[in-house]
Amino acid sequence: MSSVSKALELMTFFSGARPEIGLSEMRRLAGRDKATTYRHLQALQVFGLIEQNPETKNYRLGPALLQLAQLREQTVPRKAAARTAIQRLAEVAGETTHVSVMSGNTLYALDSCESEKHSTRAIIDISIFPLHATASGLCALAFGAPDLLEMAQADLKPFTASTPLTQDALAAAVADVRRSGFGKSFGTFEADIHSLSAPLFDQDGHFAGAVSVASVATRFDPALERTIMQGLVAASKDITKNWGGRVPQDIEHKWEATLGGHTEMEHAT
Amino acid sequence: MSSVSKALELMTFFSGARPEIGLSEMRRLAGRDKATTYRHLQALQVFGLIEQNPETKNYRLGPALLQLAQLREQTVPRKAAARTAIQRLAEVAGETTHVSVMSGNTLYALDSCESEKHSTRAIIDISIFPLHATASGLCALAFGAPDLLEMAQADLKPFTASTPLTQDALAAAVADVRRSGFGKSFGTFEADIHSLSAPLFDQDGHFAGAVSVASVATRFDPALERTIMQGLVAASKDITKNWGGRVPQDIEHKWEATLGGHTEMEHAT
DNA sequence: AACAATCGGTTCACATATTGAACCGTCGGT
DNA sequence: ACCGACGGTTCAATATGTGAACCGATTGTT
Repeated sequence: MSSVSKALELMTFFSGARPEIGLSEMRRLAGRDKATTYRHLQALQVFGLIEQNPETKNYRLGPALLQLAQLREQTVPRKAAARTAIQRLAEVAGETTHVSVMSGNTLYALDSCESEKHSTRAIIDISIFPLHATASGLCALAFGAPDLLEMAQADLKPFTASTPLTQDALAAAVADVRRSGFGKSFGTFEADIHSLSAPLFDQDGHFAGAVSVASVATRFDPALERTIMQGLVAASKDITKNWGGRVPQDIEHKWEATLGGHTEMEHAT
Repeated sequence: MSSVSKALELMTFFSGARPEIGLSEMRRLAGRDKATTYRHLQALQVFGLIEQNPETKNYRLGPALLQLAQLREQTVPRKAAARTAIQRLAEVAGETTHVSVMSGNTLYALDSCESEKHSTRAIIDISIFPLHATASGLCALAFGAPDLLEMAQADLKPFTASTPLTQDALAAAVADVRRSGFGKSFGTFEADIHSLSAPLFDQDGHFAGAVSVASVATRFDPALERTIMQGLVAASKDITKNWGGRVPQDIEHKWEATLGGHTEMEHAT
């Protein structure tokens, strides 16, 4: 592992639940020496990627990230292009929605949107989607590069009692996604969350990301499932178009077949 | 220079004008070996900080930045807190405004807002403000940590014919800022831009950043200068308050003295 | 169609930059 | 006055990063 990677890894320990981290805690999280950790933090700090809370001496994410993110969005405006679609989807589904993008072998959370309809709702607080345990991840395995499946099968981390733990169980789940055109995660990542997702595609018809709805399990029923699937199809077509991509014919056919083939799925501009 | 720093430096070469960079060009910009550059880019890519445009093989900023920036803003919501203030300021001044934050020895651009009033306007396209050549930077030198001035005097990079190039010239400019309470940059960073800025403070009354107005030189006159200064005072008080800081008494007195002492500067909530 | 010039990417011997145990001084609690 | 945990620093040992040379692919030129 390069020292660059070791340094960058430190940034991944920050989260909504742990927004500030002291040197000793960081050392423990990274499992590295204190001196090493310290120098890495210094290097990150010089570039403004992290900064120190002057009161507590704890480290936290830095102001340079805002700059860089702005430039990223300016270069590849995928977030802005997806936002309206997931807002609309959140409204019709009455549940939390989110979009993710595939970059290399990793599926990154891009944006999420909570619905105001119910007081209980799913909260998306992950930045990288485990491929074997989430609806969006299954879409990646089903429609993304073939080697992703092997990689995922080699690292079947359990999250709940329902998480697929064998290569066969995962392969079966992926086969179902390939057949239906929808990713399904019934409590495989968080116990009481049922998720459905649809793939997004680039201009070559390759998998580019996923749009997804995470609903509270106790609310989930066949009627809601159908509503969500219809919304997902519209959202996927919309976002894919706005990203300059195109949904492959066979995927559209799968969606139609799964939904019964006679739904009205025109979507607004 | 640590290899971590060398790798991170690569990210700084991206800009609005140069959003994608190929390996060879990056190697030239960084002045390092191709193999080294390549491995650094790989390391950054693994973490999603950059990604490759699959068509051109060029590198560009990656999706992980959006995640991290979101988390940063969640942890330290300074951008959101400043936005309304700079929007209002842009409106009353009819010019482009921006806010910057001090982190370590660096002044980072945080956000900017363009006014719709005129068709010609200043564009803020820098991420780090040179301390000796910008109005915001002079505020940092005048009201920030004392050693900043020494550091700046050791590196007086010329940007225009007006950029202060001697230690004395810079010291004089800083003295004027200390006296008036306003940073002034009349063409020292870009030839036809006149900027005015006011400092922002943290809860200990230490310098925390600056708010600034960049106006097109040909429009600049004493009346506009006065309008901008009044707006800056209101914006600085507002943002400082929203950041949980407080403006020191003596700064407020300097502003009053500079403006003539009898202006109405109440600001809305 | 052969050529030269670049491109992105890879290899391997060499040495330079990274590492971690041990060490400070400081702080808050007992 | 003691203790433990904190952030930060030092220095010998060596793991790690480095760059010249190389590869195959692509592009524009003659």
